[in-house]
Amino acid sequence: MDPIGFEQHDHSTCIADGVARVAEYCKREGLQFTPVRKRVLEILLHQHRSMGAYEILDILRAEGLGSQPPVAYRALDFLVKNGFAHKIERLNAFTACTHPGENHTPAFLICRKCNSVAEAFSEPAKGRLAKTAHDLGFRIERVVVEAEGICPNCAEAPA
Amino acid sequence: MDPIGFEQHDHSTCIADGVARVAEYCKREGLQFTPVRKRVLEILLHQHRSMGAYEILDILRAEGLGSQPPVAYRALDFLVKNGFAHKIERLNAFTACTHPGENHTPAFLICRKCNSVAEAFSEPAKGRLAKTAHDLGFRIERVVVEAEGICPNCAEAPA
DNA sequence: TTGATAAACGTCATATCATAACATATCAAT
DNA sequence: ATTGATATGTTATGATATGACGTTTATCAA
Repeated sequence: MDPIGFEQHDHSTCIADGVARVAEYCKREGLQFTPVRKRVLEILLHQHRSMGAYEILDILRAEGLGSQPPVAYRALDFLVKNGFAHKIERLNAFTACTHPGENHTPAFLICRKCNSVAEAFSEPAKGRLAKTAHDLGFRIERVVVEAEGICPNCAEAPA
Repeated sequence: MDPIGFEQHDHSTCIADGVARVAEYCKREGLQFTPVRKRVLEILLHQHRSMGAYEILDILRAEGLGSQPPVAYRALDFLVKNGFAHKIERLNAFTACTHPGENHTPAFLICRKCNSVAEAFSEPAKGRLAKTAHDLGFRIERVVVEAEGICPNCAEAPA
């Protein structure tokens, strides 16, 4: 349950495990984990940072897996809709979910220097925001929490 | 200190007051509250919803105040930088600040049907997120909190 | 008041992000 | 094998945003 951004670790197993977990989940749920969707997830898992759709598309194109924007966006839509990836609104970019399967309200720590992203947990809208919403009669369905700042790696290595 | 979205009220005074308050603030701080900047703020105050840059630009263009995107973006940058407006990342759109001058960490309630936006207060990153950031050595500078859901008006009038 | 400097503006061009629409192919269930 | 749903390939276009550069306007010290 640890947030795992900003640290070194064994990517090869981390990618393989992530893909395997999602593959299993899809099988159970009757979702089609197609080659493009799988490859996009791998690409995202390979980086602990967010990637733009076109950046992903470039890789797909080089591999002959699709050359037009809808290919990337459709795969990303699938991953996001099913909780395998998240969109970082602040960056118009995407990142692999580091806690797939678990039902969670993610919060993100985004480094404004290197754009690396760590996924943390946030309490699902309680406190003041929930109270305000309740008082106004607003029904909250989803909360985006994105914290921008400086990650430990960039703090060490100043410009 | 009330959140004021989703309610009827007297726009003309609300706009005039908002503009006057900002004008005064700019004078005090030596900021140039130019015609374009003022007009963009008025346009935003006129609506209690978020507006895209190009939507604003269309109005400016019709009034002869500028016809190219940078005109709108520069005015919006100024307003956002000084806390007179906010960018809603979720919508790539902008909204007038309803508590200008007050130092605040805004949170937004965004109706996914009508795109109206209410500005609420959120506690500045305490609790679990702050703890996670601290443990990781991440220095938070700014937190975006955007809650998406259904506003009371849209809840009453179902599709 | 004038001259120097910084800030804002007008404009053109282009970069970046995202989706509509529609034809074709593949999959899942009978 | 047929059919209905889901996914893909492709073209085209829409929507959002910025770089660059020359001109104008504001600010302020001399």
